[in-house]
Amino acid sequence: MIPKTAEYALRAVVILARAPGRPLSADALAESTQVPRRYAHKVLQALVRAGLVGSHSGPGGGYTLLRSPEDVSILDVVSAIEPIPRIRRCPLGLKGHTSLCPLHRQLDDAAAQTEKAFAQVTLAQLLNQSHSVPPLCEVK
Amino acid sequence: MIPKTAEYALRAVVILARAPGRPLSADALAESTQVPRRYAHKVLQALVRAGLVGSHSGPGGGYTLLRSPEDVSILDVVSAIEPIPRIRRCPLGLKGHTSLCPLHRQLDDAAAQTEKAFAQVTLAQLLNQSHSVPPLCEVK
DNA sequence: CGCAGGAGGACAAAGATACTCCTGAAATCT
DNA sequence: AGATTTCAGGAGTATCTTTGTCCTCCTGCG
Repeated sequence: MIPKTAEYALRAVVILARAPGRPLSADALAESTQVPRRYAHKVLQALVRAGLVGSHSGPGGGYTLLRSPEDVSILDVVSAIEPIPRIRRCPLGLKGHTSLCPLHRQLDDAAAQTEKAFAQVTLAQLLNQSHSVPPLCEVK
Repeated sequence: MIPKTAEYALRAVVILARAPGRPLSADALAESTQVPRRYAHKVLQALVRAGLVGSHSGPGGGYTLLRSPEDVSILDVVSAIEPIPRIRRCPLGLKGHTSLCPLHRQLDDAAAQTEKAFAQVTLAQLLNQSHSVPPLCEVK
């Protein structure tokens, strides 16, 4: 559904949101998110480029969430990694009306729907639902 | 969003639905759906295995839609190629509650949403919307 | 200064997906 | 039967994503 990389990014950001202020190293994040060590680096770098998280070298350094959890939606994170592909023109390249044909309209509507669903959920909301199950299933 | 192969399958099935009774060859379908010739064949074979379309060799043969357009949903076609991946257990493999954590609950909800959207639209509906734009954008 | 903990970038291997080619088999027509 | 049309299936290629390895550079601390 969404690329693995986006999943990984979401996990990382959730973990970061739970450790406000305190920087977490890529290796630490890789462990708690169960993402392959070196791949975690890559994912985090993408998040840095997108301006969602900040990085700092040296002892005591690591990654931190730059924006407040209320201001970060699932869509923000997913889009930072890879935007949800929308269908704007006819993929067949057929010239025609400005609007999509029924098939591609449906496909794009589905994309729009998930985009909207992702835009409506913030990190803060994910954390606040902890009364049921904590953010990343870490229940013994 | 959905794999390219699924897109191709949808195009093929739409074209087939517009040519009731009359079999269409893989090459003909490849052309009108703008799918690479050889690859179209592979996609069609998958649809045959799924029982959605039937095939017939020899001159005048080709592929035909087996079920009536009212009985085939977008989901049927997509699932024949590759089912929409649902999240049933915690992907981290962490043992815990029976329910998903908030993050994965959201992700799976989105999947469920598109699954539902795809299940509600039939081929017949796509064809009937032709008053606006014909099924595959073929407007000059 | 020098060291250790950290990020960052350049490859390369493994896997999945998309695509091609080649050869065989079935059905139809003459 | 033989030729032609069209499906069936497997092997091979290309490309992308995911993952792994190595080396460099930055930064805080003693």
